[in-house]
Amino acid sequence: MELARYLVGKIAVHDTDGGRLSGRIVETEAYPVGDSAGHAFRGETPRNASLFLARGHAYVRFTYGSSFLFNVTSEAAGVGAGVLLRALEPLEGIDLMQRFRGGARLLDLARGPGRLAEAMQIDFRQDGIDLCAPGPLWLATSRLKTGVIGESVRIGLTRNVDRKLRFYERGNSFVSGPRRLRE
DNA sequence: AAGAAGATTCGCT
DNA sequence: GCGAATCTTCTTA
Repeated sequence: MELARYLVGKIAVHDTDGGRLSGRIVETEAYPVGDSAGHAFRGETPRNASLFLARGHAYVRFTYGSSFLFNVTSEAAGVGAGVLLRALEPLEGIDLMQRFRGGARLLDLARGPGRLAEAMQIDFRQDGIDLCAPGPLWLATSRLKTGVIGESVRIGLTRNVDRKLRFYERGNSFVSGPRRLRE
């Protein structure tokens, strides 16, 4: 949960064969230990194994038949908790992202977790890699100033809906969700 | 082995 | 703004 707040304003970078893709994280959601909405809630399975890695690893999940979800693990090894990256403000490789996203408008390139993963070319190949170690995919701090961070309930869940575990940069147009959840 | 649910997206009204 | 599409993964028989 602290990590979720910390990640807002940081930069996600992915070096692909086609070039570098990067974007500023503007929206996250925390899925802490014991959260019944979290993918780790029912214990470790082959698919969520990387969620039980130490803090700072990637956990990639496929859902709803067409979307990848990109998470960062948040706890010690064996615990099982993470932070979902829900939206990015594209910085580098925007032309590439537009190609992957079928020519979507700049605003819609990475506004939403599934879109973000598609724009950043995140899939199972990135599952389980260490985001703090040198490699094709990592997280970086930014010189850019981070705005005021707001918090709200999480989006799109059917369980544990009431907890305020979503963090976002207030007023940023690249944040997903209805307007009242962006201000 | 089959069924149900899901951290979504897109298109149409 | 609403409803359908889509398929992976877990649960239950």
